[in-house]
Amino acid sequence: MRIGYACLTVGVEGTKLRTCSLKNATPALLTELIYSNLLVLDKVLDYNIQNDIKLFRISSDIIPFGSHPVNKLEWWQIFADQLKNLGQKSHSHNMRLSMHPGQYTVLNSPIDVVVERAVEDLRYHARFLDSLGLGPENKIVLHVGGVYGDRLASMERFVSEYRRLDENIRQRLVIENDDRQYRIGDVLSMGRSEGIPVVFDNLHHQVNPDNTHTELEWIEVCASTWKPQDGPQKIHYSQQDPSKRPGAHSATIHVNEFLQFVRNLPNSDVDIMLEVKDKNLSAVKCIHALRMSNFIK
DNA sequence: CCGCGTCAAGTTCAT
DNA sequence: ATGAACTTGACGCGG
Repeated sequence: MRIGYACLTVGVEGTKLRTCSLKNATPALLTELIYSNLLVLDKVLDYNIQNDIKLFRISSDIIPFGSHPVNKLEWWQIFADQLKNLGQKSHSHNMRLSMHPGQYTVLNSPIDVVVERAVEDLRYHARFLDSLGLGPENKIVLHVGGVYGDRLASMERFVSEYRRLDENIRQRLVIENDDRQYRIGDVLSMGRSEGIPVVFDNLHHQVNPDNTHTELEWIEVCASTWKPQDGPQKIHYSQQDPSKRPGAHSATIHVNEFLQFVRNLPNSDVDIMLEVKDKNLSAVKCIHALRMSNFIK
């Protein structure tokens, strides 16, 4: 069981990613920003190693405008050595990396150019993980997208676009339930028919539930979508911020509730990505708590 | 140098 | 039909 956090490392000097506005995005500046961001990633991996954190989501901002036409740099060649070293560092410490395109990457849009941009964005994410030299268990997590007034037709559009993706993308792509449109049963129906691993997100499920099964039953069904080459099942775990809208992540993870969740899991060979405001701080806290309870070595 | 408006992007929902 | 919300910290301008 690995525990991890997403994108940002709080309280650690020299780990802020840099970016720029579109109008300033010259090749020279982009080159400098990428160089700087790869140094940041190296620092973050070092921090993770020192703290026994073996699961980490790399921010999509690691390469500024990574899938935008303004960025024509062949960064995967320019920085090939650094990228390969970063991947080796991750691999040698049994770390698992992932990426997660945001809400604007919509593969199932009825608008062609939106789909084209989504495919470009997936190409960028896959290329980044490929350039690290990491295997297909280092995943790209994607939401299904919009409903457009016709859920079934929109799911079919997702499937037909998925089938057209490059093989290196399909090897890494996994899909997740969201808190508004696609519930876990919807996602699983596509995951099972197409052989796409499914990430169960507990808070999205709480906010947007499919009550035809219990949470634990859904987690078990999701487990069956992870094939050996995909690595252990991944799930997203977060807790509700009581002062914010439904679905908003809490400031920190409350350990007792987390331990209760882990104790109930049907299978302990699961990697858990925490989605929480205090990021690595909660990851350290949860790893410590799991160790005290002998869930991990 | 500080603080605040703006930011590349798509969908949904409220007005 | 238009625009805010989603989500977010960092950029970048104005004072």
